[in-house]
Amino acid sequence: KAYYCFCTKEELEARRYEASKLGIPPGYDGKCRSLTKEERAIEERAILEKKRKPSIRFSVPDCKIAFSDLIRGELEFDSKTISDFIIIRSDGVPTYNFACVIDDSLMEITDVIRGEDHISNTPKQILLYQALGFKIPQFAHLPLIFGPDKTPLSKRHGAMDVLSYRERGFLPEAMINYISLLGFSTEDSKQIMSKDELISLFSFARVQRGGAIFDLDKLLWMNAEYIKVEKKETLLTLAKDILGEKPKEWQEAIIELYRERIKTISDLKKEASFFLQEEIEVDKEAEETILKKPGVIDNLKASLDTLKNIEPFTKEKTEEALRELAKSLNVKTKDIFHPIRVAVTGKTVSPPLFDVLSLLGKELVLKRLNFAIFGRKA
RNA sequence: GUCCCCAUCGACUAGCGGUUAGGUCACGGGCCUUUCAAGCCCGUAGCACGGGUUCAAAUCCCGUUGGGGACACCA
Repeated sequence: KAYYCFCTKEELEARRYEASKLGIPPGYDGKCRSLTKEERAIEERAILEKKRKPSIRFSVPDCKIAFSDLIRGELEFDSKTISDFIIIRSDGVPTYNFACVIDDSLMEITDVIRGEDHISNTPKQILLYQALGFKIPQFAHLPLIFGPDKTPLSKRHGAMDVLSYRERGFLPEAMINYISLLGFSTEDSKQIMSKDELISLFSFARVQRGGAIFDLDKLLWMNAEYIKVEKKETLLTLAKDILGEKPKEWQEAIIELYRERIKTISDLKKEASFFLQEEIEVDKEAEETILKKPGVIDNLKASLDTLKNIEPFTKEKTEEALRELAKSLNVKTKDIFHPIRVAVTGKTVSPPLFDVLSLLGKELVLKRLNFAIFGRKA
């Protein structure tokens, strides 16, 4: 059922190259399958002289190989399309297909569930199971996952190993949920499902047969959904490198402020940067469109004076005082609020202003206000 | 080149002979609102093509096209 092959890697490559020129499939040509006694003797002598080491090939019989795939149904292959493949390399190490069959049999594997790219390995492995007298397991071939250009996911797409998704701030539950939905769905197309739910709902009959394109946008959305409902403590742990050594209560407040407006934990780093660093840089455009408008400086001065006297510096107190200020100056609240936001966060967008003020603390708020009005020296 | 798998909105998909072809992401519009999100409401958008079978086809069959996979002394 198997035989020694004396061909060298170089010879095979050369012959493969010749064959490809003639449009013949690149498989093994079967040269060593039917060597005469004399030819074999010559080759064996060469081995003894250590000029060559043989490999062992499986002698593929002429037959049809059929099996039932749990996802794709009945599949049939003609062994003519399979050339005699190597089972033991010349260095004595078994190849994947051979090792795989033996290992799985020894481990009494009943169901082989793997990627679609293995589908053409299956007939080879079945032949080996039969030759070895082993029980053939059930096979299920899952569809592949592609990048946006329909080529297999790779570094080119910014695809990373699973660990780096965690580093980027994706929750494991979201990751599992999203990947599960690539090629699988429930009858009602339910989206958010826990691992247990996924397991109980799974069936091979509902697995898609075509490959799926990995969509980062949807993963991002799903991760955001998980962040919205995740326990505070978990989020705190995940964000500890970003939030640093600040008091726990303060950190929790930050988390709550951002949990509905970030898609990954690492978003916190840039979104909340003005909370995390002493010095801020005012966005150029924000400065132009908000701070440089006429009258803004006066409003800021008035705001500064108002805020100076607020004690305690709470969300409610600051809001109340600034709304009153707007009223007494007879301006729209946003003409007061927007400039303060820019002065204090450096950006035109932020979480609700009064949450920001109270969390930033009076000292920092006044300092940044001063800076916006008078410049750094003041 | 040969063999194999696959085919519904831009993406993930529901559908398994009779549906106004449904949901989710994304996108567009609106509401809410101190900005941004979130939330809520509405909308744009799809059965690759050609033949059959049938009273009736997204659904079954056959081609075509398109996409993918595999053909190693890699796993």
